Amino acid sequence: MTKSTRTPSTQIGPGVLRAALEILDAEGPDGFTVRAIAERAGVAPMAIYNHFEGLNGVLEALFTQGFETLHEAVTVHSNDPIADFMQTGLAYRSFARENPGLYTIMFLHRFRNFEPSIEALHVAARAHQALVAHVERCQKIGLFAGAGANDVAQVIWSACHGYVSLELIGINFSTKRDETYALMLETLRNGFR
Amino acid sequence: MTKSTRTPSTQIGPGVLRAALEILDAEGPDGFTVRAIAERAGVAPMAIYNHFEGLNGVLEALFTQGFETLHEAVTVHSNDPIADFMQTGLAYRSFARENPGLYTIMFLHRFRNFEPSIEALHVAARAHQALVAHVERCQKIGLFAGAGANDVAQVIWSACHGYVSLELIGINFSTKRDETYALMLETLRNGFR
DNA sequence: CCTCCTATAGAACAATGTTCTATAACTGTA
DNA sequence: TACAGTTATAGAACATTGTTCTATAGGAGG
Repeated sequence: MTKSTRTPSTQIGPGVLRAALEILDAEGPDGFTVRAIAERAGVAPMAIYNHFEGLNGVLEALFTQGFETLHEAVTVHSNDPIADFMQTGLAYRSFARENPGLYTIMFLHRFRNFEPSIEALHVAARAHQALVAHVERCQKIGLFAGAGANDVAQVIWSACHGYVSLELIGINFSTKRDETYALMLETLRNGFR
Repeated sequence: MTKSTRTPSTQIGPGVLRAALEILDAEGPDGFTVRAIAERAGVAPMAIYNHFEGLNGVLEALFTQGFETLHEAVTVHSNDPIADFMQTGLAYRSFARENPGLYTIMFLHRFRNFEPSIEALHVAARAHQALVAHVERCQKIGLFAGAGANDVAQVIWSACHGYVSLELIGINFSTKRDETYALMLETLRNGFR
């Protein structure tokens, strides 16, 4: 499987990101090494320094990609804001379960020397804004009254994130996980005055 | 600050754990190295292998200590179950903010090659049981009806964990953090039918 | 005071992120 | 087609990491 021919420039970036994500999905942070990623992508280790700013550059790219993907996942828009709320909650959990590698970078692990840049955090903020917009549409029909949309969105996001993160790291004591998650969404829907 | 005299056996274990926690609180996972811990504790690096099973042994001990401390923190018991519920929620957040190092080991980082043992997970489960007991007391006076106490406790724990974890890792878009957390607790209190 | 236990210093190893160098493979242009 | 510039590659090299091993010496108990 070792390639001796060189890889075209345009394919190195995407290939590295894909390989890094595959490793993270399969092995978690432990397997996430420069040499392993390069081998999986079929490129030289140096490619990670020429095309990204080292491992941190790869992490930055995946962090951003993660919040962009999450943003898309929670972007549903029908004529029923309440149905959209439930749908968005379910989509959030699906995103986390289907993209454990991205979710790990975004929330579940502090990689050595890595801090997301201001730009990356801005992408995260825009994903949050999508939730805020959902809440505002719900508030127009009387739901989630009595609090700012931004704070309501933070509460909802917190609950969803808490549930799926405990699930992903293996500390979840509910036996009926799907039902309990739905119970949480319904509780949030009902709980705001 | 380098000690050339040897440290009494009985003081090595506690000293290593204290030093490890101080480093984790101050520098996060990046500073958590065998040599740094040993230096801070004033012992030889080998002590970490003689008194614990390497770094994983230290992590295991702190993981357990974390859930024991959390268990104590959420153990409040008055004659008012609803007040206890709110108090427990606030205590959970206080624990996380005052013990970021422990919270990191418990929830926010996957340390290399570390998986908590069955016994350690059992300690975590007992902390969860304390929450379940709270919920059961509330259910006796009519709150949190319509769902199993175990699942209700999981929902509440998820929300609290989600909020404080997003807060600790710096992805929290609420400006009034105390108020928003209180809002979340009230929403949970009101939301179950 | 002697003996045993064990904390210590230090070397050593593999694996890690990172940098540097020389070479060779591709790309575009004359 | 042939040449020149770009850049992907291999490989060595370095510091830092977890971990193991060995020899030494400090301290406690008989």
